[in-house]
Amino acid sequence: MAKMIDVARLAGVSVATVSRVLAGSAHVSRETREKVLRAMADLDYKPNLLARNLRKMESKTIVVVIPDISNPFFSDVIRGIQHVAKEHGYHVLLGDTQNDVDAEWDFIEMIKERAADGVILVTARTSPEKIMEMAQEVPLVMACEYIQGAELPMVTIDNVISAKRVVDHLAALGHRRIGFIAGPLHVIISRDRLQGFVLGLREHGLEQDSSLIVEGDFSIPSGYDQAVRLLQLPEPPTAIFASNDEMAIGAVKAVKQMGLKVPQDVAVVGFDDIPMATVIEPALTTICQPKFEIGKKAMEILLQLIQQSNRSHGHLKLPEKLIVRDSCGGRLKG
Amino acid sequence: MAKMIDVARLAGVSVATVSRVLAGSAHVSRETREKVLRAMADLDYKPNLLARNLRKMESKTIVVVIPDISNPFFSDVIRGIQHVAKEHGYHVLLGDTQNDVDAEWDFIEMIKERAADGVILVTARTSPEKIMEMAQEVPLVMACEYIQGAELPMVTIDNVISAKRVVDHLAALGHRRIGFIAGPLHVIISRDRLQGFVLGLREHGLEQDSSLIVEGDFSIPSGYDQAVRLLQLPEPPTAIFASNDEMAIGAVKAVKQMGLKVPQDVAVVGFDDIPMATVIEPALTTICQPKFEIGKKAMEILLQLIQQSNRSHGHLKLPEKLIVRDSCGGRLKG
DNA sequence: CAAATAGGTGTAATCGATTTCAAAGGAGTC
DNA sequence: GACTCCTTTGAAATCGATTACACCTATTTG
Repeated sequence: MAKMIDVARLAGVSVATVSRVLAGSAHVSRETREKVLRAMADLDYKPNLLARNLRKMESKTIVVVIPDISNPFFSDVIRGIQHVAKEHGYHVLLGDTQNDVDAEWDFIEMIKERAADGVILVTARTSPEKIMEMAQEVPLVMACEYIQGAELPMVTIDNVISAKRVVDHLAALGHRRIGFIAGPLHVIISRDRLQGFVLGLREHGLEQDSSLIVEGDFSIPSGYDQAVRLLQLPEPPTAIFASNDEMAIGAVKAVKQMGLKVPQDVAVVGFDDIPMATVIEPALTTICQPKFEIGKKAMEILLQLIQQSNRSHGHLKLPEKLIVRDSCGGRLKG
Repeated sequence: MAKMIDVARLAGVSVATVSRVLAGSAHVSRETREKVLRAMADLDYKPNLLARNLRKMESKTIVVVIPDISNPFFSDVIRGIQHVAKEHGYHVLLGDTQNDVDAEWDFIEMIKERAADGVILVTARTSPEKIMEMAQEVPLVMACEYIQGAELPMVTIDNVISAKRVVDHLAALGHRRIGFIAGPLHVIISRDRLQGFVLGLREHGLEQDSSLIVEGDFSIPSGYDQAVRLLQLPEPPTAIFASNDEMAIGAVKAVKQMGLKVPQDVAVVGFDDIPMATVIEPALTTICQPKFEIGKKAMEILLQLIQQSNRSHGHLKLPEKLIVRDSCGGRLKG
């Protein structure tokens, strides 16, 4: 493998000049530049990034920490991140934690070893305090998840408003008793969605029956189980709003299994708009997070952070979209 | 950030000794080792990987090139790769090509820049010749996809045998007219599955009607369209075997839309066993590739390749599994 | 015409680790 | 006591780029 000094010798110049040509910048005469470029081509020269990285003390790599790549929700976020990363010559290291807190921490530590220049957290199992502390020392951006009141860059949607919009929609369709399957309530976005739900009920003057609010764990089976609980109430709801699409899919299964029809007997709404939402029957009405955009934005902010570490960024909220499909009858009736 | 020389000074030894302690190896007295370890702890010393990598001329990083991370099929493969990578101190760089041939090539080139020590291709849009040529120069393993007759390490299942097993199953259930939706036939694994299908027909003495063989592009809509074509034949098949789960899901939709029932009127079988296969109704009978295992094995072979580049590896075929669910009635009848 | 300025280039230091080579010290052997 | 051998340690070279600094030439300016 040819190195810079070989190019320099062949072109009859010094390594400094070769480096200058490589950097594109600075003062190099057209003549010299061409000589050097020809020599590089002749030798099929590729700069050694290991050497460059050491000298510049950067890795041109960022880590994306996600709880589970199998979850389709994250792939679009990653694509958004990679899109911007590529444009700026950055590589993306995959930090799949498999929901393991220690693994999460290991990936963040990589920055201290200079294996990465920054990190995007698309999860937050580690304690908020530790994350906030870490954000002081290394370029760190949170995406999708966030920490309440934290002074670090975060890119999400407004989960409260989004959930409220779902209630608006259901209320407009004439639903008065709406069941809510919350996500695990120790997660902030679950609490936000619950809050938006309650806010919506209040605003539309709908019943606030605490037996209509149940808690799942974001999985399909838990959606199924909790929907069964709701449907077995003495006065079952006419609509079920699940805090993510997986649980909504479970809920649809439960409704069907009890001999009822979606959306005629029970309307179902999800949250996130994963690919499966369009495949199941009926296709799921849901909130679509701008996943790709979130990834892009998070990466853009991270780049700013890497370039000048003092810039202050707060909580950025991107607009979500209500996607009306077939599972709550909105498209048919309205 | 403390560096090695700081540790050395604090411990009253030379950097060589610190490095030896770090490497864990060699001859260092217990006393000295403890002094050094204490100094490292006191200073919260983290070795600078950039420097180490340059000196050792390795990046401890591998690239996984995949056509599209949104495709759930790949996430398990990646998880398998990462599992082994992590055990051996390697990082995994994400090479999502978005089905772009040039991007595929860019990622492979990263090895020449020493940004990665090896590459696992979970796709193969680039020409076979170029890949084989590249495999001479850099550690490269193919997973899931392969090149016929190539002398490079490849980890896949046996697509011919797998497809034949599906026909075995359908024949055992009494089906005589079986429709086949092939994948794009310029892809080798599509041709293999077709070959296995034909082999199965022949072995069981079933009709070989060329109008029963159609070609899709692995997408849900194409599965739908091709299934419609099959069902509109004067003598429609009683079973449809799609070359992947997405197309099978499209086929199920088509069957339902034509007022027929799965599996009573038409049995449907898929291939790959993606997560969605268990969610749709009826749950899909399909071939389950050992995705995680494929990833693990591919990474293990890559590590051997990196450590001693001369070892010769051929085409490794891992066992697949036929997963019988509800979409072909096998579970109910048999 | 001398001085200042700017462009173009080379020399050598530098990034922070690993590793070769040599040497010091101690134990064991005859 | 002289020799070898082994363990432990340090000094210095090394990996391949980037870049601060110095230098030379040519042009502009007062």
